[in-house]
Amino acid sequence: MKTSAERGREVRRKLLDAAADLIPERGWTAVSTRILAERAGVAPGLVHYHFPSLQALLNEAALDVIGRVVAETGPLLERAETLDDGLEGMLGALDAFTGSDPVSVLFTETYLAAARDEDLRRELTALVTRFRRELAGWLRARGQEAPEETASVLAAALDGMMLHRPLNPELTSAAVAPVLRRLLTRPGGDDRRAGG
Amino acid sequence: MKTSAERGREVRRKLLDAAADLIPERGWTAVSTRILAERAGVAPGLVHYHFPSLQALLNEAALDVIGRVVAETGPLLERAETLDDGLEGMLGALDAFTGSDPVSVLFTETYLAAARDEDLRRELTALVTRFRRELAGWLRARGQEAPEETASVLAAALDGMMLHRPLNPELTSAAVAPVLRRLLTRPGGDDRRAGG
DNA sequence: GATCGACTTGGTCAATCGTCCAAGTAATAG
DNA sequence: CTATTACTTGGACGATTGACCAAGTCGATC
Repeated sequence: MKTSAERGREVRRKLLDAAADLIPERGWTAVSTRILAERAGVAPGLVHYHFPSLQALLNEAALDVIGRVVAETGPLLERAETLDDGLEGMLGALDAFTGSDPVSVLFTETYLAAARDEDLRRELTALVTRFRRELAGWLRARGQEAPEETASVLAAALDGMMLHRPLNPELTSAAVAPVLRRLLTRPGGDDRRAGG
Repeated sequence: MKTSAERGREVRRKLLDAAADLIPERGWTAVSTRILAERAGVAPGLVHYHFPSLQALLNEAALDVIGRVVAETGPLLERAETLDDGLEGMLGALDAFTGSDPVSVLFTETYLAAARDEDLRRELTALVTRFRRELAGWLRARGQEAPEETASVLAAALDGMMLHRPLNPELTSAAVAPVLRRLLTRPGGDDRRAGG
């Protein structure tokens, strides 16, 4: 038999999970309390018991998912020895995101919602900054020229690819890998393959 | 004295302009017929007289704006002699888009809406494909290696920058220009400045 | 067994939603 | 002057919205 508190946490979690499904499915501003409760399999009134507002629920759900993806990237990078290996690894991870899958769309929906919600923007900026810093540190440790600027461009390019993929069948990892590899260079080095 | 037809076209135009304002402002799914009519300064019933549905109005408004931006890019590229000059020009044009301005947000909102509307997706794909082809043709004419793939990555990177700019103050044209310039190379050439 | 507090239920509230339409205006064609 | 046509008005329709709440359930504590 579960305690009330345990069941409460479970309901909270179910609502957050349902939100993570529904935001990509219907769009941020089209997720309603009732649809949310129905998807989570709980009563409608629970939304405003566990969360101060619908917006607060959506913010927490989105930041949860994005935070999890960011947290997974660090270890993935550390496993790679060279710049080329790291790029390979990131593109491999990107293959899981077709641009139409829920996580890709959730990312973009959250970027947009952040333009209209100051709290969300502040927390999202913190997550994106952490990702960029990790990437820049990894690049610098491997001799990459202008690591901060390269990390900024690389992070933007990866999200841009998620945005374009559903509209551009040519945008496969295999096709873009040779192009993105040109971004990776070492100071003074003339070779375009910096990872060797 | 204006004819009925002239006034009708004017109302249609006012509705499309109001939609182009409101989609970025409130989000695609949060634009309502009444808000739209109020912003356009016309009666609510006119929305469904001039358009079959609210969605059709939003689609047309968004594709109008995006089509206009795409149409402006061709001439801008043609003016540039070298690869470096062209990149410079594109980054200059990108400076008009802070990522928070209405046009930037409208782009992203439309990408997302296209994931949920087949008609919109088809027409948006056509526009993006045209932009990519123009860019690829321009790159090829100036000796760029793998022009199609480079154009795909460049187009995605530019949209990605629009997405990241509000969250990343370091993402200025000046900071990213040297990094993006690495993307431009000629076959067999070892120099990273291909435009000279 | 009584009391407490956390959690849940099912519903109300005013406001807004997309769509549709009957009636009205006014410029044009016969 | 009389249709005819295009455009406009203001409101009606049922459905849905975010927020809120009184009443009820139930395990934990004394």
